[in-house]
Amino acid sequence: MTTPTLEARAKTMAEPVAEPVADLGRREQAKAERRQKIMRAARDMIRETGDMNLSMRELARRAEVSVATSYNLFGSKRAVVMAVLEDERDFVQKYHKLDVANAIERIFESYELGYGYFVQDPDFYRPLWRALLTAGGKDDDTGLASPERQAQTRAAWHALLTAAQEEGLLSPSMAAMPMERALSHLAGGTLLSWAVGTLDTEDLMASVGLGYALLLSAAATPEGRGLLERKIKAYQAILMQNAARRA
Amino acid sequence: MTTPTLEARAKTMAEPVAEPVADLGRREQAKAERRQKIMRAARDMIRETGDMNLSMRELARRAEVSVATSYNLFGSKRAVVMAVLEDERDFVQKYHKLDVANAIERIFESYELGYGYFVQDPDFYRPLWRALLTAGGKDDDTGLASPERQAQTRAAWHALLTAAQEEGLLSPSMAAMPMERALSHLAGGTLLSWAVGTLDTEDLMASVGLGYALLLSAAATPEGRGLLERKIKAYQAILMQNAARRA
DNA sequence: AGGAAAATTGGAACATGTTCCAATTATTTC
DNA sequence: GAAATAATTGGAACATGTTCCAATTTTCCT
Repeated sequence: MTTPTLEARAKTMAEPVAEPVADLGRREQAKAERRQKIMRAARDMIRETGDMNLSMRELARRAEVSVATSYNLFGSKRAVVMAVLEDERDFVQKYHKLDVANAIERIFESYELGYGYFVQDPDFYRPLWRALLTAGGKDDDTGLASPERQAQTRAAWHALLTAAQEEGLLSPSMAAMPMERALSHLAGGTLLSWAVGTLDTEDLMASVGLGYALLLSAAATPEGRGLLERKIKAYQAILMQNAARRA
Repeated sequence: MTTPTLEARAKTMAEPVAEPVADLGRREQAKAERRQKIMRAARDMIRETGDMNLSMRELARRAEVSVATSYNLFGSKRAVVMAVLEDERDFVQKYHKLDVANAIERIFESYELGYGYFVQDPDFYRPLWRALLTAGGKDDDTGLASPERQAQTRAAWHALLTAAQEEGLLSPSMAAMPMERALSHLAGGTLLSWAVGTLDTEDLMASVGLGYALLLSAAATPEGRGLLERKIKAYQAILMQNAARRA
């Protein structure tokens, strides 16, 4: 068949993106360039218009590509937006450079690192997340992250939590899995609330922080609890202060 | 003007729905009947096909109404789905019949009452929530609930929390507002996770419960904490058990 | 170089949410 | 009962995500 079918598209999408930049051959290289052009165009359009007017036709025009090409290379609008999101964040590198006192500090540094991107550039990331929610799709796959990415995140959380247990900051009787999920749901809910505009950007960071601290505090050893209580007070103060200023 | 404009539609939508069923005049009565027909059709279609194939054209056909009428009476697809959701739940009545030992128990009874609907009929409510997310809209208004409804919910939460404080179960030093939001974000995130399929129905109830218990526990007095620890253990046991069965 | 394989392209086409309109019908008002 | 008013209706129309196709271009292989 001379025409790329759905299967072919899926295969294309499944290929690892961050391949060694070696001898990909002109074909793959051209594909990568087109991918970049599309992502760049999407990025620019979001920055300019705040996600409205981000139509696939206009996107193709700006990227100087045909509409079909966007679908060949990404598969859906959602996938394009997601690619933009992941491309913007050099999270993993910075994550490994974190050097903190204990496991709990590491937890907080991690989320502050991640959410820092959003807070520092809300006019870009808010529409992006909104688009991700809206463009949500029919079938299964692209939830809010690929299965691998999800497993990866989960593993990282697991490591952080068990480390905190080994350091005697979290009680060993707390099962990691439910705590993991509670943290993840809280973060997701807060992000959603922010994305749709219910939560102000200035409150985003402290809201997640407070939630994390509260959840962890319930599972902390006396030692860990002291540390977390301080955080709770601090985040709470920030939130109250913001609320007072707005009122 | 003989044609209903956007303003007219908005006004129509803003009218209180649960008016005393008195002498509305034939006109209003006919409108109410059409509204019912549309909602009933939507309900049936969701039950039959699980939210796929819920197109406005098909909906109009099944409700024996014109497409334009659906927009006259509801304003958007999202609003139709939301109306179906709120109509299904006689929450408020049951809520006021709750009679429980203390404020914390009341909190848990409340959410179990609310989420009970979803757990008991997931094949209906899951697609419904998915539709609500997907059909998400361009402009402002219909977030996940109307402003009034949101304020109402918030007030209810506030009452529950301050009651718990007065009963000496929650520490008075905990500000109600941030706790309110943390609880709400956790619930929202958990619901989202369930709606998109990441969280199994059998885990939904216990996940929310555990999250609530953890959050509240961090702000509890020693007295309240004992109560909450028991809940934490119970919910955790349920979740671990479910996980074990699945593995 | 020359044929095979892989992608891109422009455009048509489809489904869907939504809006708009002119004609019609039903209800209220006097 | 007649004029005024409100709502519904069928259908056209628009924007958008997505798919499909036939023709063309580019790259790869030998």
